[in-house]
Amino acid sequence: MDTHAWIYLFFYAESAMYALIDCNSFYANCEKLFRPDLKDKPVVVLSNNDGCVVARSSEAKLLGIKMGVPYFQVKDFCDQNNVTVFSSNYTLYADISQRVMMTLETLCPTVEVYSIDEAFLYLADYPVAMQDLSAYGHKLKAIVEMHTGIPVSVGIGTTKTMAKLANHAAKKYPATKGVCVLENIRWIRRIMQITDVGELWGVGRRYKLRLNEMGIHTVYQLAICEPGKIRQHFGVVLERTCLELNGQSCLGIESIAPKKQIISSRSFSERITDQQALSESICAHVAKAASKLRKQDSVCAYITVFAKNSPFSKNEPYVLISGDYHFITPTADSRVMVTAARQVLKVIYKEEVRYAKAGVMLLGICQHDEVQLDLFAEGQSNQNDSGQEERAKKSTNKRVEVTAIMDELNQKYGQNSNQQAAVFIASEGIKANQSWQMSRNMLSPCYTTNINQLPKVH
DNA sequence: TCTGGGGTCCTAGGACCC
DNA sequence: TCTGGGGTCCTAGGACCC
Repeated sequence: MDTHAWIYLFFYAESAMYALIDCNSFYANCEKLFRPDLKDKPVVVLSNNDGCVVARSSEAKLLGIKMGVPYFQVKDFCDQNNVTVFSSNYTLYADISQRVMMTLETLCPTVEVYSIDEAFLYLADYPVAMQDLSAYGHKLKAIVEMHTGIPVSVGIGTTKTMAKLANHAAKKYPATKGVCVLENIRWIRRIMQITDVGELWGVGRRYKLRLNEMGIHTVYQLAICEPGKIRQHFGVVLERTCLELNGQSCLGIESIAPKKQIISSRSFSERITDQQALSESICAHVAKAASKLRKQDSVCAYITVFAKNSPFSKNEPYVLISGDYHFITPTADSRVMVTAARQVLKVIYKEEVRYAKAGVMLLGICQHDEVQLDLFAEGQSNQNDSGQEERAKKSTNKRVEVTAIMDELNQKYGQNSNQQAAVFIASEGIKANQSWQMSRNMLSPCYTTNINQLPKVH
């Protein structure tokens, strides 16, 4: 047997430690927080448009409801088994997530929020934690649960990949009581041997198939592979995974960086066959994406507009239309971007397609103060003759002011009950009149973020 | 009838430059 | 007979993640 790999472990084991805290069945448990009557009952949460199951409580998992199944396939089953079903309420989940993350920040100086329900902690520069990792792990779990009511699992290991593996074990094996520390070599080997390689962070469906073909089925078998060989077959990403399994840290704690691409897209609740309706939805996506763009102080160099029919339909061919618009000067002005998007749509639009989804992508994103100016464009110069320069400056400033005021008003007044912003661009249309808007028929109240929807105690 | 949405990173290949 | 070599930038596509 090839044992070269284990040498790393001894070298690196003491130098670094990462913890991964992962909320259990996060969306489902957020819903349960405010519904004590659902304690110990099965709950599932659906994706937008009530399309697929995206979260299941532990009871729902036991019933055998699979992650990602289309809701219509399990609807009857849910009815028969008294499963409570919710549309996703992202406003609620985001607020609860923030509470979890804030609690973690009081327990460790270095926290990386990895997703809405997960965070990595870097323990190496926190001596208190390093003294007794298991005790610290249990403390993390207890305090987060006490402060937020959300149950979590804790995994601790020498690298991020090991922390992920530990977390997986903490979730899967009740004997761990939700906290697993991968410190002891024999224990590490044991966990690796009983974990399918497809469960590992960084191994998706494709890689699992190819690894299996090579005779690699468990995490352990991957860990003892020659990293160079893995690189040859799969590239550097999986090579890093392999190294991380041997205690050699390749992935550090990352700080929050501005997004390099911003997407806004959504399926319609019903098919659209009319260009006007499609245009309104596209314009709304542009406005939403542009507002995200401004929030991170960025501008974008080009925008992609796309729309498509359903890829699942059996009696119509799959149609995807898409087109780009390149801005001469990168921009974050919703009105400029809406005009561009409408122009693109006119060019790419195809008649007689039953559109099921549309959206936009913003690309070529950079910070607004790093913009490459266009020598000949108006409204941005800094070396023209003074009169022109003044006019140009005024025009630019006005644009910035208008969007800033729109953002401020929308921030202050929020959305009405139809999810329409307080101030919006006319070409977005009136949402109340748009029958194709996302359907969310089983939405819970925004218990923590809307004054009119606070839970009541009787 | 009914199948989510939003991201990241890496790689290969083409265009272009000197 | 014999048609370079090295570099950058951009893009599309493929893989992964939650």
